[in-house]
Amino acid sequence: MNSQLAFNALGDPTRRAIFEKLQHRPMAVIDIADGLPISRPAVSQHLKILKEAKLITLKTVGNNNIYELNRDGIIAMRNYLDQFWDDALTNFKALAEQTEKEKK
Amino acid sequence: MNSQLAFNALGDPTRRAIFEKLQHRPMAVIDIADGLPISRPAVSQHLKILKEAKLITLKTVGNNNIYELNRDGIIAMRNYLDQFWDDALTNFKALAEQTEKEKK
DNA sequence: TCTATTAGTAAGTAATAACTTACGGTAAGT
DNA sequence: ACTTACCGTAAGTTATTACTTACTAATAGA
Repeated sequence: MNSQLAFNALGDPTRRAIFEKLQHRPMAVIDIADGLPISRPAVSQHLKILKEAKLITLKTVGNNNIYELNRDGIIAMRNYLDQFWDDALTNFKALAEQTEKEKK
Repeated sequence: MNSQLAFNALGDPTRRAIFEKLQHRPMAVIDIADGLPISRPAVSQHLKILKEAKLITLKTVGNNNIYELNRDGIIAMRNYLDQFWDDALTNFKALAEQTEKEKK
């Protein structure tokens, strides 16, 4: 429904990079940070935002926090875009018919 | 394919507001700006970003620049998310099989 | 032709967001 | 118990980006 947070979250290139890393497999924070040009705490901050946007989830195993993709958030965004375009089409069609009438 | 610009563009709440305004009907800049809490030039700047992201197009009619949604950009984002999740599933399945093998 | 309307760009400022370092807390291993 | 490894949060700084005002250009209409 409210995919506002998700769009905000994926608006940042670094968060998209993290998101795409998790596409390969669930990962601990330290592994996510590895290779990225920013510090581990910065990664943690990004993860928090992605989590709040319901794009990822977290499970704790020992003292590793394993993050993985969350289907719900991804599907929500997809649905938003689908619905968005559907509604737009409906509106445009109604608009076309109305201006057609006004010609007469 | 490259929906990077699109995700950046829709990362901003104001641009999403503009985007959703255009869902109702194509609109001139002045109409888009009307009701928004920012100046018209600011709106122009946002429109430029949305246009470069291929989320909207523009046609000039006399003095008016009429902006409207661009299906291509919207579909591109949708496809990205679809493909993204598909690939994730494939990866996770392969991963599960591999760790299954390693148990033996 | 003169004026009003529409809109994009430039330059500088204000607001926001991303980052770093420092710290504390918990779990695992010796 | 002590040390090491992993991680999140806080506070402050830096960098980005969103915004305003001022300007210019083009079309429409009187």
